[in-house]
Amino acid sequence: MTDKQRRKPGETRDKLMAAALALVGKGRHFASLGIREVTRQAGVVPTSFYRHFRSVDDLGLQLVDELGLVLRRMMREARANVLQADKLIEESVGIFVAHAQANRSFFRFMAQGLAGESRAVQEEIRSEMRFFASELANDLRRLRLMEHLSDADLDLTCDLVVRTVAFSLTDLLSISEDDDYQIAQVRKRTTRFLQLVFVGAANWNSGSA
Amino acid sequence: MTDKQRRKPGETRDKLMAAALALVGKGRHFASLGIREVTRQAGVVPTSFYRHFRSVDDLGLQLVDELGLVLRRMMREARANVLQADKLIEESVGIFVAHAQANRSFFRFMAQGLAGESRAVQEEIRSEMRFFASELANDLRRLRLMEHLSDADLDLTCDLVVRTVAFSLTDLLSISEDDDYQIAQVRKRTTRFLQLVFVGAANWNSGSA
DNA sequence: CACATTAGTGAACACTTGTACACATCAGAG
DNA sequence: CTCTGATGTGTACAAGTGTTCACTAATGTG
Repeated sequence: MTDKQRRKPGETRDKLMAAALALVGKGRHFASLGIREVTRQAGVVPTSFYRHFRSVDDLGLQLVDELGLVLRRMMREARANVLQADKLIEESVGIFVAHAQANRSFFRFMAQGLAGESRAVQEEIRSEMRFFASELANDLRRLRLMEHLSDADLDLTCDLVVRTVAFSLTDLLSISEDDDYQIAQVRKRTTRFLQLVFVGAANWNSGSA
Repeated sequence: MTDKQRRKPGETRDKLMAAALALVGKGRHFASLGIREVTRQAGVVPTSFYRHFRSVDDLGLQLVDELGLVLRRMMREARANVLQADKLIEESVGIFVAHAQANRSFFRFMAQGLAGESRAVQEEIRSEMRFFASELANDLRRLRLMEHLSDADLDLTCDLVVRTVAFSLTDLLSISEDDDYQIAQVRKRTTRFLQLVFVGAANWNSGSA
């Protein structure tokens, strides 16, 4: 009666996902969310939930898919904006931080999922990170950087880079959204971490391992 | 009536903490634990919980303290067993993996807490990691390693080392407890990560930043 | 020994939770 | 048009939740 008309298909589905994300953004942990809580936040009756998801974990899985899109957008922007090789690290970190700020809830969900209780979500996020690392390796190859490294060693390096950035994510999420000074600190520190890694990669002789 | 006699003081408290840890070890996320659930697992009546903790988060805080002890034990063993400098990394990683396996629930709790919903727990764990990094820096100074680095750069390096190991923790926890092959893989990969970092530190010239 | 304190118990409370069921409305296929 | 399936709503219920209360047994201190 009140407001029954069916809008665009999948609208309620989106509202539910957005609601879960909003709760996570408010500081809640995804693992502690309940169906009723999510539907309440979405302004939908609890029963509607089952029309789109079998459980909260299922919703989580679909959120990871959307997270993948966010990450790909970020990657695209990084590729388009990083021009000179000497500022490569600094600019990439800047873009990462900017995206993390713009999609705080998404990235918080990602950080939570890494040690979350749903094995499936965990594996999906891990897989996204692997993909990211392999794309980074491709880019470095294409830019003719780190050419002295074997494929395996380049993968190793890129994996470490992605992990380092991912960890910085937890730093970023633990500080206030608009504490520009601290944000800049994280950006600087992350940049130095990556420089350290790349100096290591540049001086890596594969025979040593 | 049934079994009222008071045993050693703090016994129920320990049972409650052990129960929470056991649930985490079974794959549950700490943020999703409830008071009744924990007391049930501990074999104690719900009311008893309030004699020792004000909330589940409070219990979490006390758990971090115990986690600190576990970490210090690990550090002591590492200091005692690492003899030759050339095997320093490999042996340290080995000791870390061994402890992580022996105290799986504790370390799982730590990994969860890093992106957990209790700001306080998060900050405590972060503080433990900082302490760990600073102790590592002390050790490296004492061993006359990395003497060309400024204090700030040494801190940077040690911080990155600790983060890298912490991230490996999530790898370790995501694989089966007794999949020896995969465990060895994680150990090898982590070792290489750290070697990469230290090669970077060895070739780091502080003027570049 | 007496006594205040501490640490345990069970019953009760007002809510919240997940899920099932029957029903209403809409979109599109025949 | 009618029929069908998808998507929405309200009601209902049993089970689980956090917390309070009054009560009891053991402990250590004076």
